[in-house]
This record gives sequence, structure tokens and C-alpha cells, in this order.
Amino acid sequence: MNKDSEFETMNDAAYTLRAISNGTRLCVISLLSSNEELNVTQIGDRLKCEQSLLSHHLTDMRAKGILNSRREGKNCYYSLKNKQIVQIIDCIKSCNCSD
Amino acid sequence: MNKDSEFETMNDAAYTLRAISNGTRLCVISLLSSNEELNVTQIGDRLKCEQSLLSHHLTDMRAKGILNSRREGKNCYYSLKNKQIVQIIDCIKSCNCSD
DNA sequence: TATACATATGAATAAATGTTCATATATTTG
DNA sequence: CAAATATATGAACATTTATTCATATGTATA
Repeated sequence: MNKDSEFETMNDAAYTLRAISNGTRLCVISLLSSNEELNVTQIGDRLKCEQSLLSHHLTDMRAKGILNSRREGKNCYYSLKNKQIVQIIDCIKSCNCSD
Repeated sequence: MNKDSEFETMNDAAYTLRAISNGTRLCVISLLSSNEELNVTQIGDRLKCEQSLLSHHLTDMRAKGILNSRREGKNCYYSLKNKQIVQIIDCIKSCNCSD
């Protein structure tokens, strides 16, 4: 791999990282790692996150390939597209970088 | 752990993630994972990154606990504070979230 | 001590991200 | 079909992050 494609690889990785580098978003991922799927109201209740704000987060994470969504009647259920993503959280916690 | 401290934990993790969620910064981490330490000029040469911009990135990553630095004469050598951080890159790549 | 080299800093600006609010859309039910 | 519930959207604004440029600081050496 030459330097430019290395940079592109890292840029892609950074793009995905930015899509999850937010406290609320990490909480969503954590919730969805222990619940196969949850609807927006369920997530909002557990995270005490305002409806519109949460919807923006979910929509964006979906657009960026982090989440799947499925509508069932009035509700929209979100799930992790790739469960491995939750490892990032453990990884960054074990790094303890800001201590 | 209650919900608020869970959120704080995730917020801390997000803070560290934001500090590395940039193509150039991930390249720096990658470089420093295969080189115990490198000075600013060495990093700049390899990443084709402008001096001042790179210095800002390095200074900020240092301030946020990602990097160590050590001055030796005219040069300033940077190294990873915690080598585990490089695992984040493999992790996010293997998630392949944006595919 | 003057010059060159390596790195850092600060201010200005640009670009991306987060938040709020009002309102729209989709679905169910009376 | 009207009302209620769940979710999404868009615009406006605020905040954060990235970038550039000029210049400052620290160190070595002629």
C-alpha cells in the first residue's frame, strides 16, 4: 500500500470514527449491543434524549453505515449494522488515554 | 453504574475518539505504532503534512493524552502514550461500517 | 552574537458537527 | 376522515474542529 492509499484508508476510518465520536451516539451503540433492536422512543427514554435530536443522530448514523433501521407500524426499530463496532468502546476505554 | 455515569463514561470515550478521528491523526498514530518515536520533521515528511498544521495536530493530541513528547536539541520527538490506541484503527477497519 | 533550523503559537477564517424549534410525514385507531 | 402517536426533516443558529498564515520561541553552530 502506498502512502496515498494509506491516507485514504485512514481517512475512511476517520469518517466512521467521527460518526460515533459523540457521547449520545456511543450510548446508542452500547444500548444496541445489548438489545438486538430498539425503537426511537425506547432509545430516547433510556438516554433521556430529546426526540428530534435523537432522530438526527440515528438518521445520520444510519446514513453512515453504523445502523440499520426497520419500520414496523408507527415505530422504527434501529439495530447495529455490525456488532463489532461496540468493541471500539471497550478499546478506547482500555486505552485510558485521558488519564 | 447508573445512567448518568454511563453517559459520562461514554462522553469521556467520545472525547478521546474525537481527538483521533481525523485522517492525518490516524496516520500519525499508525506511524508511531511502528516507530518508537519520530520527530516532527520526520512525521511531516512521511505524511506530506504542512509544518504548522502538523504541529497543531501533535500539540492537541499531546494535550489530550494520546501522545508523549520529548525535546532533544532542536528536535521534538513524539511517541504514543499508550500503544493500545492503534487497535482502534484495526477495529474500525474490520468493522467496515461504510461498505 | 548573528544566522539557520526545528517547532510552537495565536489570530483569522473555513468547514463540520451539534442543537433547537417548528413542522411535515407515516401509521394506527376512534 | 379526524385525532393521536411515532418519527423525520429542514432551517437557523451555536459550537467545535480544521486550516492557513504570520510570527515567535528554542537550540545549535559559524
